Formats: sequence, C-alpha cells, structure tokens
Amino acid sequence: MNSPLPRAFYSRETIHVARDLLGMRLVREIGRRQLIGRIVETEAYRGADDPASHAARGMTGRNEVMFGPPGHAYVYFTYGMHFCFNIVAHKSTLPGAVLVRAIEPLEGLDYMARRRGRTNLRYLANGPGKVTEAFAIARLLNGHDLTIPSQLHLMEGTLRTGERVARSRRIGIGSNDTRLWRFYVRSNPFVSRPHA
DNA sequence: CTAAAGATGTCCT
DNA sequence: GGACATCTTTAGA
Repeated sequence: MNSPLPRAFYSRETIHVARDLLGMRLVREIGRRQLIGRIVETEAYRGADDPASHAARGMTGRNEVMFGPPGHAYVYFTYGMHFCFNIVAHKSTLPGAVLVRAIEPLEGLDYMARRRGRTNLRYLANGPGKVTEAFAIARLLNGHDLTIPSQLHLMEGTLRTGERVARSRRIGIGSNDTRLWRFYVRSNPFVSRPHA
C-alpha cells in the first residue's frame, strides 16, 4: 500500500491513464529532500493515429522511450530552454505517453519556490515547463522507471470530495485537432489554463 | 549540410 | 494580446 503505482496501471489505453493520473502524487527525492505534488492536469499522446504526437511518424532517437515499457519517464527538451515530463502509457506494443502539464505542490514548497524564482504557490508548477523546473526533472531522467521507489516515482492518490474531471483540446499543438485528450481538475487553482 | 518548427515561459503594453 | 529568448531535433536537399 505504500509502494509506487504498479506497471499494470500504465499498461492500459493511454487516454484512460491520462485521466486516471489526476490526483496521483509525484515524488522527487533529491538527497534528503523530498518534493511531492498532486497531478492536476495531463494530456495523452499516442502514435500513428495522432499527428500531434512525437511518435506519429515512427521511432526516432528522441521518442524511442514512448515505444518502450509503460511506467517509464519520457523527458524531452523543447523551445531551446524547457523540459517536458511525460509518463509512458499504452497497451500492447503501440507507442503512447502522458504529458504532465500541471501539479499542485504539497511538500518541499520552499525548495520549489527557490528553483522557480517565485513564491506564489499557484505559479510553481502550473505548466509543463514549470513542472520540470520546480521538480528538477531534466534529460538525465529520460527513461527512468517510475514504478520503483527512487529519486522519481509515482504514488497512489485521489481526487478530493467534490473535485470533478474536465477535458478539453490539447494545448500548444499547432493543428486543427478536435480530440479532447487534455484532462484537468475543474476549478483547481494550479491548472495551467482553467478555461481552454 | 541547412533550415524550420517546436507538447513554453516571461515580461511588456 | 504580443514579442522574444534559445537550441535541439527532424526532415529534406
């Protein structure tokens, strides 16, 4: 009961995993320090059927982790200055991953604030690039197994009473895509874009 | 080899 | 609402 989410959790339809990750707790251990937060916003990305996905046109050096075993971290660098943290999730051998777009900080607040250069809790991790900066997630963690207790893993968590899941189109993909593959906790102040 | 876009964040008006 | 920073990755010549 006090162990990380098992591989079976991630070995399911990518879109279902994206939805079910809301409320789960991300744990980052740096030395004796522990950073913890609740996932409040995600996006699903698949394979050949999803033009917006890095894996849309087959395997490349960057996206190979998306084709590997579920429950691992897919971390990539973008816009010349930001990292994005994804969780590999799919059934069978098709590629798939879930982008973690926003987190509600729970522990290690002062450390996160220092890393971010911000004190307002609301802006510590309310965006994919902010999440990786607050939690010190960089390229070194690409491919990291999230199902074993370590410097980066996920733990069980729940939505609070009254919290509802909302969905929308994905953000920042420059295409006319109408799929509702973005999931977030409605009315949660730590979501990147409450209305989108 | 070269070029263009990019699953973004910040500061400014 | 818009400019701009900054550089990796990928596709195409």
